[in-house]
Amino acid sequence: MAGMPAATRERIVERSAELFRRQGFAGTGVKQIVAEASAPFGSLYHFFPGGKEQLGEEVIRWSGAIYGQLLDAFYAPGADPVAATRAFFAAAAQTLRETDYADACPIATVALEVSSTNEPMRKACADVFDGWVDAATERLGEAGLSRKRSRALAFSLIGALEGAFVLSRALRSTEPLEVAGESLTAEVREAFAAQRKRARR
Amino acid sequence: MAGMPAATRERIVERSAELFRRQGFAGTGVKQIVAEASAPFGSLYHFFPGGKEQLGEEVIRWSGAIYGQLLDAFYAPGADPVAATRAFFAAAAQTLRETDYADACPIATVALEVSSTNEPMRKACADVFDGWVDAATERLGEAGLSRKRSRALAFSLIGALEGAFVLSRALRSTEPLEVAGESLTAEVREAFAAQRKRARR
DNA sequence: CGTCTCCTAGATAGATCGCTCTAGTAAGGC
DNA sequence: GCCTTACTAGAGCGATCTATCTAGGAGACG
Repeated sequence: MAGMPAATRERIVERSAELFRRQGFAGTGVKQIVAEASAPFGSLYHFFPGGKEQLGEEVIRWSGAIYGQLLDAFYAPGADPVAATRAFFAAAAQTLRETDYADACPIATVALEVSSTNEPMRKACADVFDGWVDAATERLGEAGLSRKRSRALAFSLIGALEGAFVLSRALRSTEPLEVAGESLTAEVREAFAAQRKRARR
Repeated sequence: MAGMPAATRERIVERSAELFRRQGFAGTGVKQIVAEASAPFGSLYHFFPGGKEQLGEEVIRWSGAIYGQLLDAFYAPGADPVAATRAFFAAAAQTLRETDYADACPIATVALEVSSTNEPMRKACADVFDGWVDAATERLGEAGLSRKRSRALAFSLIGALEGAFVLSRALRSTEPLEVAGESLTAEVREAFAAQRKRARR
């Protein structure tokens, strides 16, 4: 164990995450992963004895956690959910433009590939989505919405984001993301307006 | 040419469409396609001299046209867009349940896979999405909305559907689709309400 | 110094990939 | 009958896939 234990392992995970989200799980070979990670081939199976599937599952969970932190940063406690929504979609659109429409959702590409064919990986994707929804529900609840309304709004938010990513990547246009941003910002605003009205009675 | 010209070709396209949407383009082998289509291997390259990519592109456009017809059937001229939206999402949820969460969007899985790696296929997906959005925009315009509002609502509709498909397939739950259905039904209702209010002035 | 553990390094196995090739069959036109 | 065209049928090619295997390098510890 050197001073930098297993930096190779991290490089493999990070590069895999980028490749998987851009070209999918089946479309990415382990040779390509180790080449782009500048890692020896043997190291992949040293760190991931379960092979490509173990790596895939771990990449899903790791990417999901990173993106979850981003979500948390926007919808921070005390922040205005309306402004957060607008900013989040705007940031997603900017990232997409900057990466030539490559870096959208880190797990959606793999999620669609594996949902009907690979149960462990499907489960990993489901756990990530559940985590995002739960976190968003929690934050919206803290901001004043009922539990039921929070959860529905969280699904709307994340669903609209995922769908806009699909369209924006294929169309090479941020219009879907911008429209979704406006639409969801309005939905969040209305949800809180309705809540305030109810509270005033 | 017999009485049934090229039924084999159709079987290849149909089976490919089902396999691609469930396990992706890279995840589906040509051997598996001809096996499941009960087609001779040679026939695939007879009908599709451009190989797997030509087949993929044609499958995308064919699937997109079929699904576009479904969209047209719900948002038929004269139909109430609010009821159509509710019915469309409900039907999508039912199909998903009936197919064990396999048959969602016929092209989204492939779209995410190829958007950054295969320009001809990305273009095919973009053409399909553009067609859906244009058709929905047209129908909403006929129902009374401004062109700008129609287009935005069309993007919202299709985007919300795609995103809910991603979540519902991975979570094996129709909750995302149901939430999206309610959310979009409300958005369509409000768009027409605002339009009527504007017209009354 | 020897030894143990962790990691590197890559050759190679065995299966599968997309695709090409040749041969054969069946129906329509002459 | 014969020839042409359309399609069937599958063997097999080179490349690539995931995964295993053996061997060696480097630091920690006695």
